[in-house]
Amino acid sequence: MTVGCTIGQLAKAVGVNIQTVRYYERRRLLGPSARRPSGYRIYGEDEEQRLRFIKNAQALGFTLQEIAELFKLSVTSTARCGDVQRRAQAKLTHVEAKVRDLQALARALRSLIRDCRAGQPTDRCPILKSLQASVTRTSRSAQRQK
Amino acid sequence: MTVGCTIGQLAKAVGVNIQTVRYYERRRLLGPSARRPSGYRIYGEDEEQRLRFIKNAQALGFTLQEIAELFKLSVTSTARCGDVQRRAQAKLTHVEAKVRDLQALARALRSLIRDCRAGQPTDRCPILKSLQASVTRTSRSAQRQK
DNA sequence: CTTGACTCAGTACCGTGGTACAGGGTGTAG
DNA sequence: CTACACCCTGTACCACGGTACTGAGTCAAG
Repeated sequence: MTVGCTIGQLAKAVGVNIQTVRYYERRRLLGPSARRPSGYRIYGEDEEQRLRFIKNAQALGFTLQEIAELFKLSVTSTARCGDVQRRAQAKLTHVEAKVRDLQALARALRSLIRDCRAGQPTDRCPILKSLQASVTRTSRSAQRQK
Repeated sequence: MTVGCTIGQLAKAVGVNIQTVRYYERRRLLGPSARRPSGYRIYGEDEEQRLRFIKNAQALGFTLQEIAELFKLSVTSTARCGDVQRRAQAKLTHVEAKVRDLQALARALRSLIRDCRAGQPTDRCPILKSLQASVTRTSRSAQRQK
């Protein structure tokens, strides 16, 4: 079982560019389990899993740097699950804040679109007039037009 | 009022590197309202407002490219309000999609964190185990779009 | 044995979003 | 008038996450 596959087979199995696999190797994220005498990389089940891990973690918003740290945690025997949990929590907090901000922006856009009477020249368009102020809620002072 | 400030004063006021302001100028995002005879850039309230807008929009996950498009809405004098409305709607759709992606991401992170018993060694950590399995049942494009 | 697909190492290049010089000119306070 | 901080243009460089190209070697089918 698990005779081992080439880099091309691995890449295809996970849906990744071959160059990307080699790039991850340079980043010390994923190496072949062995090499053939010819130098060909050999990958097994573990490596495929690891590659999927990388892709999944990326989809969750982790950078390659952070993923490398996650790997370091799972290798270090002294590390506890709590370390991983904390990192995930930090990432979650960041994501939640981003969601709130985007929802505020969406609300602003929706109300602007609702107020807009199509057909007027842009210099009377209520969307444009309030575009800057709506997002820049930090500075209250400038409401004048140019 | 609005005597106009130099690039250094503008940068400091908004908390941005001077080089960054000039970079935005190259990207046609933000130009000085005028120049002194010596060539010194002069910025007013509007420009400061615009710079804050850029920073806020960036914090919301918009690329400089997208921010430029937002600005184009307010610059095109031939455009009609309906035009603007349509593009704002497109932007809103984009924002809403992003919100959904991030919410899915947050849900995934939350469920991972919830399942995690903080005292366990990392080789039993459910977060790490889940990352190895398939977490990808939700969005593909949480981070990298465009 | 040949052919074609695959792999190797090394290097260059891409877009994004900046940041850092270099070698000048300018503005102003003392 | 002289410092000294600031500004100018231009170009180079950085990290990130890849992607592409080159020229050579390898593998398996026919």
